[in-house]
Amino acid sequence: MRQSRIFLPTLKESPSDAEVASHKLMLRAGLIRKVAAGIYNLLPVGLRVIRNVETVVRREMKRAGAEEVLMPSVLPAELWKESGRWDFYGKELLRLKDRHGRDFCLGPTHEEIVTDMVRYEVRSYKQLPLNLYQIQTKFRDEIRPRFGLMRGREFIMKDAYSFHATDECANAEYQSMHDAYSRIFEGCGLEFRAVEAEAGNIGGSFSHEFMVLADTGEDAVVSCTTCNYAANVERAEIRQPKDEVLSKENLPTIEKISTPNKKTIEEVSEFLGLSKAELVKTLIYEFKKDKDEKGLVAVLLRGDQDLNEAKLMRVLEANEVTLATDALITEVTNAPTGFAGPVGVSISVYADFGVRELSSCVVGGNEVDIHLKNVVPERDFKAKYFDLRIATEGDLCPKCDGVFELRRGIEVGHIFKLGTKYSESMGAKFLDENGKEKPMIMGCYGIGIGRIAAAAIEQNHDENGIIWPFQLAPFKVHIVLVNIKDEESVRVGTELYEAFTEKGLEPLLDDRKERAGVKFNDADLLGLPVRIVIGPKTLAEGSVEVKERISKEASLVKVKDAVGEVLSLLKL
RNA sequence: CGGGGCGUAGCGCAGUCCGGUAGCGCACCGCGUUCGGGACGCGGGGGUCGGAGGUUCAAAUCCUCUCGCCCCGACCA
Repeated sequence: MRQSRIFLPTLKESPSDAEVASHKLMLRAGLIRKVAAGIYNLLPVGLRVIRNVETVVRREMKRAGAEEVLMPSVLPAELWKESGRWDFYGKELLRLKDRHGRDFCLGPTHEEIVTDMVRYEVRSYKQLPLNLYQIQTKFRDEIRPRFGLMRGREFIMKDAYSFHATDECANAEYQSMHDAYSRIFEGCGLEFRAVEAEAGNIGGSFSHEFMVLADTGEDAVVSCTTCNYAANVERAEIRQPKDEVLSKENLPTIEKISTPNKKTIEEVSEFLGLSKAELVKTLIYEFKKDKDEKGLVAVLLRGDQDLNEAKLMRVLEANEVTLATDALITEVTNAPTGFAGPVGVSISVYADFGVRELSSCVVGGNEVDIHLKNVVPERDFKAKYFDLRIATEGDLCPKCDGVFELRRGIEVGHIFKLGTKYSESMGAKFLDENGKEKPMIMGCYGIGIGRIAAAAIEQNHDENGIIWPFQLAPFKVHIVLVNIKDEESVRVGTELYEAFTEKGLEPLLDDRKERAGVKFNDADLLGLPVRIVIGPKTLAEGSVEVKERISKEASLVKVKDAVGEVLSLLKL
């Protein structure tokens, strides 16, 4: 492609609403432009990158035996009502009505529609297993879209769905997808980690996320420093220290202390001159189980630790947990928010293991402006103890003797063992070899295509611009003509351009009427793997300059050796 | 949805407090010089100041409403 003709608008300054490197660079290098919050145009060069990601994904999906389909992006509400998610999915589901007033939504994911597609056609175990995937535009009306393609509302996703007759078969497919995903992210030149994850809205029995490690990642993951256990902090289990028999003898008795208007952990710890770990916070939670069964619990955590709501939900076997309203808290504790405590409350008390490790602590007094000190767990209140907190640096690994380290990651892929959640609710059944009707066992496997591109930039850039991994690079070789008025330069440039094209290497020829400095800066911004500079200065000796984007040094190479040199640099 | 902030030329911003000819840098167009790391000179084009109402002789500026965008939080494949 000739740069004088391509639609590639680069920017010297980044628009003020871009925060992270990938977003800024995608705008500056002319890959994307914003249309609305979380909605982008993909410009030619941006599209090329997306296509390259898709190529890697298709190659590995094919290799893993999956078949490509394409489902619609506008979906009828009835399917969503059938699975129960029409009411459950919340505002993230963008709902619309057609001219007849019928309900539709823009597809945020396609479990319902794919299950619907398969249930009418598959009758027998002989037709299973199946793995169908698509690469398609999704829409999720995110509360807060941000960071460009990293968290858009409209985005391109590869989503695959598998159907199986047996659990073993489904598990094998899960593993096969796990392997395929690893090859995909390797194929995209990314440093990543597969971690155990929460299944969230999609549901299912277990799941893994594929995280590209980057400081700007939105997710936190812990990984064990000694074994290979790694998990999203939302998921990570924490091993409890050995039960030491804490002496509960000879401890001072409870004492009421006045803490006027000191409500938060920060305020109380500062006021009393105690560390946060010596305080215990009491959260009043409302929970819902199936069939409108509701209840309230008090949840205790050490002041320096945070609740993991997913763990609480599991312990309570609840579908939904929400922090109680101020009014409810007052009703239950007889005190305004900020003074709740476990001593003498009427509702059941669930506590994180971390609380039991304290010999005594400070808690809310269930009375205005009062806290209690010298409160001894077990002696002064009863609670059921569980692992309820969010894992963090230094927590103990559940699989070995190690401890966790904390890293940030960008979730680029997520695989789920769904089980029969959708096949049961939607009646996707088959006859097994004994003629017995059973629900299909399902899995689903997603990859954020645009997010991979963004993650690749997060992981591979410097102060001058992008440094594309070879596989994703929109062009592979950048041929820069320093002076387009020099006929010899143009001749050699064109010759090399044709030679690379013949090798299938997709060169970009900078034949613009610009000064050299402008071209060099644009080349660094755009970040193609190899740059060849052609100008009268080196051409006088029959040489051109060859430089990899990652390296600082350029080398002079004879014109006739240029193609070979580039191929060897790229290890092709 | 709660808290904070911002909408002025394609991009980055000043002007708003204190009403009185709409500005600066980059980008763009023309001419000339320059030409291997974001050149310089001269000349030029481009704005319903997010929108609607109001106050006023006069509104980018003051008042009311509204729309959009960004950040933090809660939430989320």
